[in-house]
Amino acid sequence: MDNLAIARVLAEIGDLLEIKNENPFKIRAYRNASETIAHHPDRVAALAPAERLALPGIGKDLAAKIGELVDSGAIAYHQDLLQEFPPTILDLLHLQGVGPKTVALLYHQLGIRTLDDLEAALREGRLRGLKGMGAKKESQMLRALEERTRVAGRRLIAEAYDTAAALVATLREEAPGAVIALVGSLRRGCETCGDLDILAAGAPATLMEAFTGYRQVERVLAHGDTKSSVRIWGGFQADLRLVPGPSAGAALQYFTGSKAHNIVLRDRAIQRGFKLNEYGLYRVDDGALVAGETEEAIYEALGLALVPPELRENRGEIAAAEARSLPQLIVQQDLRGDLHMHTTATDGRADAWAMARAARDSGLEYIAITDHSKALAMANGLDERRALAHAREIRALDGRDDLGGLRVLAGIECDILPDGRLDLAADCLSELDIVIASVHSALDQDESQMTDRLLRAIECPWVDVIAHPTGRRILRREPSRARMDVVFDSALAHGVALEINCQPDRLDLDDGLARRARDRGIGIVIDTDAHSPTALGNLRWGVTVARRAWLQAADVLNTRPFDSFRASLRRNRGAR
DNA sequence: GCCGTTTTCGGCCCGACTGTTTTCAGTCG
Repeated sequence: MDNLAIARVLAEIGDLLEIKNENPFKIRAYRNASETIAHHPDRVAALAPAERLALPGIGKDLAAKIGELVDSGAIAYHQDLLQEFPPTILDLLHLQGVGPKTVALLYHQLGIRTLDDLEAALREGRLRGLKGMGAKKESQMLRALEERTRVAGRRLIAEAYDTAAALVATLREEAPGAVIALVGSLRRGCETCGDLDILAAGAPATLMEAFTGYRQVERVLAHGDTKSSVRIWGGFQADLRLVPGPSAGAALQYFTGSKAHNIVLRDRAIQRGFKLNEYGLYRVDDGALVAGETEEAIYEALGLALVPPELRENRGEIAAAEARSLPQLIVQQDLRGDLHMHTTATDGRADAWAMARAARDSGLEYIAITDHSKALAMANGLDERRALAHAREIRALDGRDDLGGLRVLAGIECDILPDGRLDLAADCLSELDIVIASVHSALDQDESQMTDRLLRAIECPWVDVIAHPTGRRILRREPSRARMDVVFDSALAHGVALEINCQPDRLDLDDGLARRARDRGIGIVIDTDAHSPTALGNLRWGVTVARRAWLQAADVLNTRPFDSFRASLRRNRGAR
């Protein structure tokens, strides 16, 4: 049982308890535990009971319930709740504007248990007369039902960012003197995003009209003096909050989150005799303002160094900020090379020269061209003969004047076949400058097959890097079932580096795995896997993952100067 | 249900907007 499966059951218990109108703090306990487990780097199912008990927010009771779930596949308490409420009732809870109280009311008064039930009841006017149900509520629910499928779920950060950046640019034109910033999960650099949170500090009240009147707005969901929500064409919800200029820092902090980070911070404020909200940090005694204009001042007043937004997840950053031991996070300018990209030789859109030129123009000092191998027939993958001929052409680009002296390595992205063999012969791989190996097929292998497959690839002496190690596609495909802790051990022993792939729907390794790999001492590379010159711009998303993984420049091999990077490759270290 | 530099009991983060209300409950972030 993987962490997400455990987390889902605990979250479901939380939802059901909420419908049941249970103690809100008990509900929070289940949700906290769910979050903790979803983000835990190790398989919680494989932990000893005492180790589970040591996890934050997991006490005797929850540890026992998790044990029950892992051992028997179910939690009796959960099953009992599902006797009381049908599981389909949870779909209702996720409708916009419908919360636990409404769900309970609908269920108890009208026996509504599914979305279809609700729609039928609405159309028959059966909600009228229920407490708190008026005409507007009725049409709000009907609209939520219609929109449910279209706007359901989350979106990739890259997609959200473009939409948000355009909106922010428009608002800045409206209020040039104000602080206008993206906040929320986008500012923290989360891989997906549910809505676009925007903050304006010190802006005139007319900015709100500019926001609700933005040309891309499909519908205004809420419209107040300090807070409004709109639906953007294409399905995003955007929220704008207006605060006074002197509250800029407090509001930035508050709305950036995460919720877990903020709860800890506010608790810390209370312990020190303060109160923290989106307007400032106040002394409880006399209500005096202590800090508010900058985030840094707020953290300082709480005895903390400023925590970078990407780390605000309550995963150890508070303790590090207190000890003044926060990492100096990597920035995009630290990267000197990109070791994974494709050309027209296989499924890329541009030839090697054009990719090299674009890389040079973006400021890189070196690249590796790594087209696909023959197993990827669909992509016109290279066999040994073509791979070596391609390599000769690529090497002819190395250091050329019209490429500004860019160093160009001839490599390959070699498929790892289902049995773990490499797709190309060793005497071909040995001729290349760099080999990255990756899995593109048979992604549904079981745990032992996929683990053995990766181990066997790592044992091949000519493999330098494993690309997109888990094979996940965000929002579309789960990570492979490989036991990553075992894969990490082997990668470390053999000197193989692991990739953070920058394609916005891969971001693989993810932040949690990348952090753990680094902690083990494994070399990390950040690569675009670009199939076109513009895709080289995706480097920023990989850097974002690296920052969320607490990585510093020194942890990432392609921040090194070319000669040093090259010497760090497994084939050049005599590590085989 | 968790947790402890005041604690093993009694706390647990905070505020805005909407709709249906005549002072507030529900929802959301």
